[in-house]
Amino acid sequence: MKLNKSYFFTLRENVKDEDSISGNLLVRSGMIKKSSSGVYMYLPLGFKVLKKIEAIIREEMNAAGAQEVLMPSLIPEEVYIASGRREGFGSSMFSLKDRFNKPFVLGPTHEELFAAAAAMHIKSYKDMPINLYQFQTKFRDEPRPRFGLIRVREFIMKDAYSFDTDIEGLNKSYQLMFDAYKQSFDRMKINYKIVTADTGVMGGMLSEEFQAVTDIGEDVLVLCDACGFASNLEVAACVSKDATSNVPFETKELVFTPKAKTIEEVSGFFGLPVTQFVKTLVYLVDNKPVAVMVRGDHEVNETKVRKLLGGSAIELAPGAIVEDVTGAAVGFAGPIELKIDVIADNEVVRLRNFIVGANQTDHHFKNVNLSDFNIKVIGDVRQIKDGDRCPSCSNHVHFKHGIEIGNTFKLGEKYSKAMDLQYLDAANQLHPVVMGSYGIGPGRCLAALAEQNHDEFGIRWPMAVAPFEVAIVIINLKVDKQVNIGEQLYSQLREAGIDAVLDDRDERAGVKFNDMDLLGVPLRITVGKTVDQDLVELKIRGQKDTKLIPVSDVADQIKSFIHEQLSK
RNA sequence: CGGGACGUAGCACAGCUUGGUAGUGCGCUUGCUUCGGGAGCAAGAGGUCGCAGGUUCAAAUCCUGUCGUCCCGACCA
Repeated sequence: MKLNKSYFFTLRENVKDEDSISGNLLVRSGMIKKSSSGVYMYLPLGFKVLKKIEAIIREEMNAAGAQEVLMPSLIPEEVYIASGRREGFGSSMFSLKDRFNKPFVLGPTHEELFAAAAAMHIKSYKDMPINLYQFQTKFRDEPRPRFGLIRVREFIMKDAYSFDTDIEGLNKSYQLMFDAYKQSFDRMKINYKIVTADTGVMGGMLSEEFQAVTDIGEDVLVLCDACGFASNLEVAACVSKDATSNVPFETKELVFTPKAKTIEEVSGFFGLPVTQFVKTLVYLVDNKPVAVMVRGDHEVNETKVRKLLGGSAIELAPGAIVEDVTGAAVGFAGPIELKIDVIADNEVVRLRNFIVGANQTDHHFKNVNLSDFNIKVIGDVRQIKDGDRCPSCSNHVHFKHGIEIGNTFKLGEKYSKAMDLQYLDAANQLHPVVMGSYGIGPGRCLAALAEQNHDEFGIRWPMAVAPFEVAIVIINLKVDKQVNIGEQLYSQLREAGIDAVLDDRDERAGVKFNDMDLLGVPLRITVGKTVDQDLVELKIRGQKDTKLIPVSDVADQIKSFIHEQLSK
């Protein structure tokens, strides 16, 4: 591409409506632009990077034996009603009606249609395994889009679906996809972790996430450097580290604690560490109130509570319900004589003589012990903390943020049952097909790469996804020899299959250098004064030094450098 | 959905308190000079001040409504 007559522009300043580094860099380098909240235009160079990311994923999917298809975005609402997910997605689905008033939705994910497509082909066990995938636009009406391309309402997703006769087959298909994903992200040079996660609305038995490690991701990753343990915070197990207390039991005592509601206030009132207190929180699990007890310095993990109770929805109870259940103002809930089920965290049952709310406004009980109240369930319901013991070794975990760039699910029979996707086995018996689903967000990969690879000058794309592999910058357009050599190198590199851009714009050198740096082109050939000695300059993005090389050596050196980068 | 902020030229902003000719920097156009890390000088183009009402002789400025964008929270695959 020659820049002079191309659609390409850069901005010198950050824009107001981007809140992330990657969003701003991508907008400033003219690659994307926000169209409305959570909806983006991909401009020529951003689209080019996106296509390179897609190409890598497509190659790996095809190599794993998956077949590409394209499903519609416009889908009759009844398809999601059939699977029971119309309600599950709720208002995060864009919905509309056609001229005959028939309800449609814009697809947020496509398990249902792929199951239907599979059903057209799969009749017998001999028709499996099969894996279908697509690159297609998804629509999700997010409550709060943010971070540039990271949380958006319209985005392209590569989604794949595997169909097998049994769990064993699913495990094999899953492994194939899992390896293809690793291969794809490795080729893009994304710094990522694979973590176990909650299956959420998708359902099924296993979910693993590919999380790009950054400072701004919306997910919190729990990592252990010693053993490589990695988990999403929402499911990270806690191991108990404190020994059970063995101080003598004391008798519980009601204490007047005016104006002390929060744990900090109560702790200050008693002059005791927060670990000696137990918080009691009222949750609604499938609209039924339950009380959850965790130690004062711990936080409740709602996902764990929901799973422990086998519920499908959990939310913190509104104040009115808390007051109704406890008979006291919010902030004084406690387990003693409480009429709803009490769930206690593992750490709580190790305590002796602790302090809890008294279910009486402005009162707490001190010296409370387990014999003073009834516990329905004991389990791991707290959030792991930075510095806690690693669940799989004896070291300590630390937290990082993550951008979910890929996700793999072992779905099982949920959708095949809902969509009547069955096959005949060798004994002529009908069985539901066993499904897996696998998603990658190419736009998130693009954003994550910009987030992970940038400096004060702009983006530093890895070679495999860079908008161009090399930029040829002509310093002075009025010097014929510079123009001629620039043009000559440009065609020579292109003939060699190298993705080169020729910066032949009538701009000052500084402008071109800065633009190429902002855009993040990994290599730069500068054609300037030194052409008199038939020399040009080679510069690697991110390195300070340049080196002079003969014009005749350019193609070979560039070629071998790119080859080296791509094979690393 | 709750709380908060902001909408003025392509971009970033000032002006609003105290109503009276719409401004600055970058970008853009033309000319001259310059030409290896975001040039200088000069002359220009470009804005129904988000939109709709209202108050007023007069509204970017005051009032009401509305739409949009962003932030914090809730939510989230």
